[in-house]
Amino acid sequence: MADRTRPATIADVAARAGVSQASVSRVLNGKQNVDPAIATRVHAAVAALGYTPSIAARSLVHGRNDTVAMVVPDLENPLFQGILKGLSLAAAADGYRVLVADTAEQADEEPAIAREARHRCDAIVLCAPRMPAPQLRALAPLLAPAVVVNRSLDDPAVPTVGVDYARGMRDLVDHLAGLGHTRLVYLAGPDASSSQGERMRGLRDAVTAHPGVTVDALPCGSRLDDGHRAADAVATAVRAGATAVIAFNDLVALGLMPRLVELGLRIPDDVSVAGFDDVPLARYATPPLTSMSVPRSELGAQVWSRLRALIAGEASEHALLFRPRLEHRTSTAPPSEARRTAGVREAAAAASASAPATATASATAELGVGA
Amino acid sequence: MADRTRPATIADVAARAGVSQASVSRVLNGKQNVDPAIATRVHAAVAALGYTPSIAARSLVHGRNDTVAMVVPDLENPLFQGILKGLSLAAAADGYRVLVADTAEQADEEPAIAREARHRCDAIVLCAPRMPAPQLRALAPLLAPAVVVNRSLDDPAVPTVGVDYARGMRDLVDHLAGLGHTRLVYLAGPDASSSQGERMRGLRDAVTAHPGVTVDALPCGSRLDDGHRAADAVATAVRAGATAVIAFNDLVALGLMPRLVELGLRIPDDVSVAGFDDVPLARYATPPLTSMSVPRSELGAQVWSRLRALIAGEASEHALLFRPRLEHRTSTAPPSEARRTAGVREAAAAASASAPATATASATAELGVGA
DNA sequence: CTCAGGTGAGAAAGCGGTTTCCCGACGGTA
DNA sequence: TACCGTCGGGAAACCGCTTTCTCACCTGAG
Repeated sequence: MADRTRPATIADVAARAGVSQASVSRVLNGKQNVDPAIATRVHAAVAALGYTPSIAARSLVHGRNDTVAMVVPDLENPLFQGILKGLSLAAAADGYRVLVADTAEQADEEPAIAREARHRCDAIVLCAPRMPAPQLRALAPLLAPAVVVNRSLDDPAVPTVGVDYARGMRDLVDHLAGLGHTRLVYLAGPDASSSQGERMRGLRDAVTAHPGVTVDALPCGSRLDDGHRAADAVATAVRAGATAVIAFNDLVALGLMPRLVELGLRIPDDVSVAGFDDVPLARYATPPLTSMSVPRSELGAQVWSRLRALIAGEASEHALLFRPRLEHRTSTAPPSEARRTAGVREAAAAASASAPATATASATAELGVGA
Repeated sequence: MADRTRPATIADVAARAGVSQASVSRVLNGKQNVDPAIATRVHAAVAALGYTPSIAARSLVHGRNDTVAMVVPDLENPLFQGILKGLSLAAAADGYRVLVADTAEQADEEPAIAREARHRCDAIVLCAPRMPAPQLRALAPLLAPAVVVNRSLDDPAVPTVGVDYARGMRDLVDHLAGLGHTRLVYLAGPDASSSQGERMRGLRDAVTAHPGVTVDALPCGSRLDDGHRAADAVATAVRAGATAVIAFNDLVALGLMPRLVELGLRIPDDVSVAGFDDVPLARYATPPLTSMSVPRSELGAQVWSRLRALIAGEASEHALLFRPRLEHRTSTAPPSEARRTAGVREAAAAASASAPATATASATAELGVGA
């Protein structure tokens, strides 16, 4: 019977089996040939004592504990959840577990939290860290083995995995332009988010590629209520001639749409709306939301693949960037002819027509290049 | 400068400071008075070497590693995410981190995963385990210190924290009955989910309390697409006289609603829809979804409070059950007079009228008691 | 029959900390 | 001045395991 007071140690097993600790260890780890008779006695003792090797002791001698850390700005973000799930499952298949640390969007806490978490584990993944680039560049190598998600970083020791937001934005604008939209509104994410910068870059590229198209960036955020709050500004822009909205992500779009409808706008008749990430709910929104699909779980799996290589001491793989895939649903459609011509007319009289939008003008960025 | 090849150990620090390891340990842990001069030298050496105590070594000697495990059936479930976030934040405030393990809804894998995860940590929280009650009852004590979420268990050593689903369902039915609904449909969750059983119990109680009200249970599931797939059966039931639907959770409701609309039903005019959990998106659904609110983060915080007490060796607190709170939004409203009388008429002719619904009859449970 | 080579098991040395134990020094009191 | 109690720091034990080292024994070849 197992001793209930104190868990059995390898010494107990050795004593009971009448062999040395070394033999017990050898039997349990199968590292070396052992007399079958000894093996049998050891196994019997293990079973009788309910012995399980101490993880701590094993960690101490091995110098690793088969655990990796994942640091995220917000555990409630569907993107990070998907990555966490993918990572967790992939790592589990190799006998690793993952430790999570939520920084609650506190960029300045990140370094300390990351170091502490890394110190407990064999490796770490920094998920969309919010800290400034120089700080990240300085910190990342100290954390190795490490993988960074959704931030660019040209450190050969620290591979990155991410989403090509710029490309995704270009593709999304292509889609909207292809439908005939020329005046777009972009609801921008948090400044601290690096992917926000990437999206802006993509938008600029797209605007350059489509001479007739302009994009107005409105400050917004990354959450449902941010989108909801932005609806009035969007409605104003729409009345000023905009025919399509690109939201920072799906959450913003999903928060935005119902309010737009409340304000009397029809989607997509009066205004097309597109999101980013393709969260599971996007297809069930009203109307179903056009979005750029991001392979969340796959992202997590790829992170693990890199982490594992790093832990094994292999050279880090090349940076990986997933190209988002357009999921065209009914929230985007060609602008109605009436609105289209109206838009063109208003655009022509830009200076005066944009006056109503100046409520948000201070933070509004005009991305058009063909001014 | 820190030695880049091998992290500094306490021996290195001691040597550099010209003191014993014991003194270094004492300085660093402040357990005992030490000569300020020694403390200064130690701190200098620590800084110079970039020394950080090994977590593994410390764990070995202390017999704990300041980490707790959380085992969940599905990391993508918003409820579990909320709990994880709450737990993670609360635990972090006490210097603890949390390790996650996703069982991917494999009930039979749970015991092994739980034991393994527990073995790496100081304590464990089993989140809505899917395993059968007898198995859980046998396993839980072996895992102590442990806290179980969303499962009842009368083991004094293993506190539980959960949601009073039965009560929530009662309250929800009260709400619908108060609006004038008498024929309800319930979209049931997975059989393995214990909270599904609780919900059913609540429904039975409610039906008993409201003699005029009946509830038809349709098998469904717990995810968006489960709700979506169930729409046809719901529409059939509605045509047969039902005027309100209670979904297993918000995800199901959110998947259901757009499809109902596609099928030509208006919400809430033709049918009221209610969910459970009050996920953030519920308020932004079309129409905004009436739901029973569950304090996800608070749940996680309470779990931590119990876990911490257990780890400290204190007696376990009493089981805690949160009573869900009704969030009345526009997806539920009084049935239209026409439909109401129609419902009554059809109910009277129940035997023949329910014939169209027999497509799902095999798995349909009639909860009405006043037959 | 003897000896080199090989094999398997026990003893012991870590892994990197914490904590106990012990002793020397110091301060206070008689 | 002598003695005792207190305090602080060093040596060493210990946490529980893995792994090296060592040695006894067994086998096969000369």
